[in-house]
Amino acid sequence: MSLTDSLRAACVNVAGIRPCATCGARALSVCGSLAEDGLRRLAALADDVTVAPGAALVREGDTAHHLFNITAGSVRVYKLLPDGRRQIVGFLYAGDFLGLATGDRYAFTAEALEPVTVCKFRKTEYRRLLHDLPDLESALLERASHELAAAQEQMLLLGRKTAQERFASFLLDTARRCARAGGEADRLHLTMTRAEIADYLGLTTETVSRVTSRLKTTGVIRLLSLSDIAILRPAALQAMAHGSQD
Amino acid sequence: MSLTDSLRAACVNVAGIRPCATCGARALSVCGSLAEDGLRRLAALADDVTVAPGAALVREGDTAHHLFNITAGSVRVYKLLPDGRRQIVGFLYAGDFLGLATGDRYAFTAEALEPVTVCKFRKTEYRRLLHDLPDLESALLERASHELAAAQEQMLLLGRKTAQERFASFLLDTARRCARAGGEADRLHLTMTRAEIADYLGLTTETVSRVTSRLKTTGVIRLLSLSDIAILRPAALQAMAHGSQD
DNA sequence: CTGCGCGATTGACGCAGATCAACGCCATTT
DNA sequence: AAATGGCGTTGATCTGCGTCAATCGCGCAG
Repeated sequence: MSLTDSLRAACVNVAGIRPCATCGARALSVCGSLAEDGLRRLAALADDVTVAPGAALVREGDTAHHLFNITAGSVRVYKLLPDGRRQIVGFLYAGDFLGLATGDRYAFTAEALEPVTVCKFRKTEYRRLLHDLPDLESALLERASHELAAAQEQMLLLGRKTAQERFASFLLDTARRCARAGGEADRLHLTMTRAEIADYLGLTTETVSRVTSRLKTTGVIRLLSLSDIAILRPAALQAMAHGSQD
Repeated sequence: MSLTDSLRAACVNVAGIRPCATCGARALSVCGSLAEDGLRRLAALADDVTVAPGAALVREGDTAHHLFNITAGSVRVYKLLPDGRRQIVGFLYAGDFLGLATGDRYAFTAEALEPVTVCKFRKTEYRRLLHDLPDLESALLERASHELAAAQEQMLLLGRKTAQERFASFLLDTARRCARAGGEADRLHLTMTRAEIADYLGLTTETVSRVTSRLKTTGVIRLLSLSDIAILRPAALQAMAHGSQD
C-alpha cells in the first residue's frame, strides 16, 4: 500500500500532473476556498489514492495519521459495538472531508462503497498548512458546522422518528445530494445496500424493505431498479419525513 | 432584556471590570486559547447575560444573530417535530460553546436548566474577530471536532443501544463531566429531569425510571437524592454501556 | 442454458419498550 | 394540617419493529 502510494506520488510529481486543475470535486470541497497559491501548496501535500470497493480508508482505533478529501465515489463511515452491532454515522461523497471528527485515534471505520478516489494528507503537515491558510481553516470550520447540524438532525431521526419517517427523510436527503451533484430532482441513486441503509437509520433490512414496499404501493416512489428511485409525490414524502400521518 | 444587557455591558466597560480575569469557565472554554491581547478584544465584544431557568437562549427557526459561551449553569439543546416529539441533542455546561452548528437560522432551541450565565456575542462581530485571531479559530475547530465525535457516539447510542446501555452510557458521560468540573469520580449530579434524560436518550420517562430502579437493585448505583447518584460498580456500568450482558 | 449465491422481499411470530393508568413523594400554598 | 400540583415510580397492557424463516430475483460462472 505504501508502495502504491509512493508510486502515485512520484507519478504526480514527476509527470507534473496538477490534479486539482481538473478535479471535479473541487467546487464541492474545502479546496474551493483556496486561491491559486494555496491550492498549489495543498496539492504538494496531497497524495492521490484509489480505494477498491469494500476496502478501508481508516479503521476505528487506529492512530489518526491521515486526513482525506473524497474526490470520487462514496464511503460508509461507521462505529461498532463489541458484539457487532453497527451504526453507520454517515455516507461520504465527492467533495466531503473525512477526519474532522478525529482526535488522536479514529473513532470510526471508513470503507469504500464503490471505487473511491481521495486526496490523502498527513495530519501533521495538514495542520501546519492550516496555520498558514486561514481561508482553509475557515472553510473547514464552516464544513464542521454543517456536519454538526446534520448530526443533530440525525439524532432527531434516530431518537424520535418512526421507520417510515426515517426512510422518507433518508430518501429526501439523498435526492437533494444527487440533485446538487447534477442529477435531476425527484430522482436518486443509491450506492449502498439495504443493510447499510438499515444500519444508517437504526433499523433492520427487513423493515427497510417493508417500508420501501409500502411507499411503492402507495404511489409515493417508484423503483427503476434496486438502486434507482423516482420520487412520484415529493410533497407526500416531505410530509412523512416531518411526521405527518401516512 | 436589551435594557439589562446594555446595563451590564455599561457596567463592564465603565467600572472597568474584567470578567475574563475571574471567569471560572475560561480554562474549560475556547477563550483558554487566547493570550492577553486577544482576550481583551474578545471581552470587548462580550455581553454578559444571565438567563433564568426555563428561559430560552435561542429558539429553533430564529435568525441566528448571536453566539454564546456558557460560563455557569446548564442548558438543554433540542429539536422538535411538528407534533411535539422532542429530541434533546445535548446538554451544555460551563465552558461549552453554543452556536457552532448554526447556519443562517438556529436549527435548535436552547433553554436554561438552571440559572445560567453566558458571554453573548454578535455573530458578525465574532466572525470578524475570528479572522484576526487564528488561535481562536483553531480552538473552535478543535471544539467542533470533539462535538462531532460526541454526536457520532450519540448516533451509535440512539441507533443501536438498548435502554439500559443508553442509560449506563449517559451516567458515565455525566460522571466524567462532573469529575472534570472538579467533582469526585464515581459521583454525579443531574441538573435535568427524568423527562429530559428520556428525550436525550430516545426513551420515555417510564423506561428511564425502570432502568434506574434496576441499576439500583442490582447494586450498580445508589441514589443519594433524585439528582445525585453514586456509582458503586463502575466496571459493571462500563461493561453495560458497551453492550455486555446484565 | 443451468445452477449457484447473495441481496432483497415477504410472512409469521416474539419482545423491548411505549402507552395508559394508578399511586407515591415532596415542596409550596392557604 | 389540608389541599394542590409537579415529578417520579410502578404495574398492566399494547404495538412497532425485530427476529426467524422461507422464497424470490438477478447477476455470474461454468
